[in-house]
This record gives sequence, structure tokens and C-alpha cells, in this order.
Amino acid sequence: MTISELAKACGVGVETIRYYERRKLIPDPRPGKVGYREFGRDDLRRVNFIRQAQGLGFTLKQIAELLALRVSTESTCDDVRDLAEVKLGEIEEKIATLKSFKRALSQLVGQCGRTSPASQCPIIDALEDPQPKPKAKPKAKPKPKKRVRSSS
Amino acid sequence: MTISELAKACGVGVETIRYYERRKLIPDPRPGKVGYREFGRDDLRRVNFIRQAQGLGFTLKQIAELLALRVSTESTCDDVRDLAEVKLGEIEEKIATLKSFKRALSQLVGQCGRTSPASQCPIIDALEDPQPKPKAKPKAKPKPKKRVRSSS
DNA sequence: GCTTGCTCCGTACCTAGGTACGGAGCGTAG
DNA sequence: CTACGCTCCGTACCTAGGTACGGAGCAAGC
Repeated sequence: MTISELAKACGVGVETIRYYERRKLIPDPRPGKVGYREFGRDDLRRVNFIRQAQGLGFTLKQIAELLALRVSTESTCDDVRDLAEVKLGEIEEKIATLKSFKRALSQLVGQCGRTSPASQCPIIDALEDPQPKPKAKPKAKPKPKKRVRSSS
Repeated sequence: MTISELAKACGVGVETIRYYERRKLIPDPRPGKVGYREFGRDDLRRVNFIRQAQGLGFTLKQIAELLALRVSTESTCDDVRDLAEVKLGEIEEKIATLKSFKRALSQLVGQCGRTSPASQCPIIDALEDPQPKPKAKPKAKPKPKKRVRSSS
């Protein structure tokens, strides 16, 4: 399978595949038969996985982490399990939120035909207020510019 | 509630709120009490909704569509219902995919401790191959550059 | 053996979604 | 009334995730 065949099979552009290679989302040092690289079924599945995960709000960085999860040597097994459980938590949260959305939309569809009862935005109204998470960002990044005016 | 209070309450920057205003994700012509605009509880909920939806892979454009869904005059009610049902379909698809992810990860966690059975990537292995959707992109966009070399 | 269409890799460019200023006005404490 | 901190709006800049070339090499048909 050439790169363009893979791209077509996944419904993406050739350049996108190459981009994923650069980002190490696809196992890079692939043995080329002759001049060109040979892609296989695994790559197809991998790219499809990436596209799906992106559609669910995962970044490529997060996806790389997901892809890296595997049962390796016993020494790191605990780490893997821990990370996997974190990811499981994230996923369950996403599912829960999507279910709220779904409930809200179903309600809206059900209302159709009756005159609308006071509500301005049923989608939002059907959602419980989520606690906004304390925003645990320790600002460890190179962000020295902070727009303060005299900190005396 | 001033803009910075709203921003803090939602865990986003002031500039982000202003960006959402520009994108019409927040009802724009808000009556300012005096010089400054006054934001309310609705805006808080709205911004929280936007952030959640973004985390689930919806674009701001799609979110605007979701927010615009409401039971309006009877004449457009069918349209609203139709769109809502499309959105419901998308949401259910996302839920289904997330459940696959969850199944895969659970399996991985369960495998921890046993030696790994041949599989190279359990996350992907646990997923069924999705049919990649015929890519219904009619290319109606201004994309005249198509890198073809003589189509004869 | 030359043309045509692929491949390679490198670099430049583009869009979405913010993020950061700049310059001005408002408003409350001193 | 002046300082300081907010607000306003406009514009410039930034990152992630692609997308588009350019120049060169391989490969199959004529």
C-alpha cells in the first residue's frame, strides 16, 4: 500500500499522513521495499483511530499518549495502568457530557409542535451547571508577559 | 457581573469572552448599564457550554448551530427538529465511539499484570474498523489549486 | 530512453481559535 | 482631581493542525 492509497482509504490527504509521521503518530522507521515506503493495514487502522479521536476533542498529543498505552514490561505496568485509568476517567466524563447534550436535544425535539414554554435556550437549560474546575494551571510555561501595571 | 468576573468564573481569559462575542456565540447587543457591559448568569452557562462542547470535538461553528436550536415559530419548527435530529445522530455516534475507546482501555487495564498476548496496540485492536465514510466533500470551496499533472 | 505520474523530503503557507497589546474612557479611593 | 485599575475596541501576533508547493528520484508504458 502506497501513501496515497492509504490516504484515500482513510479519507485524508497524503500530506496529512506525512504530518502524522512527523508527529510520530505512525511508526516512522518503516522498511521501504525499494524507493517508496510500504504502508499496511495497521497504519490504516491507526489513522482511522486518530481521526475518530480528534473528532472527540482529543489533541494529537493526547492521541499519541493513547497510542503509546500498551502492556509493556512489568516494571512500567503500574504506570501504564495509572495513565489508562486517567484516560478512562476523561472518556467517561466526555460520555456523561454528551449524554446531557443528548437529553437536552431530545427534549427539544419532543417540544416541537407545542408552543415554546418561556425557555430561551433549551439546550443550555437542560444542562446542569458544571463546576468549572479550579483551573489547575501552574503557569510553568515561558509566559513572562503578564500585563500587570505596577505590582507594588 | 463584569467581563473579567465572567471570565474568571468560567476559567477563561477576558479576551476569549470577547472573541466569543465577535463570533456571535454570546448575545451581542447587551445593554450596558453605564459605560461597561453587564453579563449575567445566562452568559456564564453559555460559556461553560461552549467550553464543554469544544472539548467534545465540536467546532465553534457547530456550537453556534447548537445554540441557535430552539423552538421558534411553527413555520420553522420542522427545520429545527430536523437539524436537532442530525445533531442527535452526531452525538450518538460520538458516544458510541467513546464507548469503544472505553472498552479498549478497560481491557488494557485488565491485562495489566499478565504478560501481553501478542497484541501490539490493544487500544486499536479493541476497536472495530469503522467504515471511513465516502468522504462526501463536493469541493464547493474556493480551491482551484489541485496539483494535478495533465488529466488526459 | 522519454514522458507521466507517482514517491521522497523540506519548507512555506493557511485556517481556527485564541492571546496580547495599544490607546482611550470610566470610576472609585485618596 | 489625580492615580490606578478596570472597561472599551481595534489590530497584531501566536499555536495546532494541516495543506501546498518545489525540486528531485523511481517506475511503467509507449
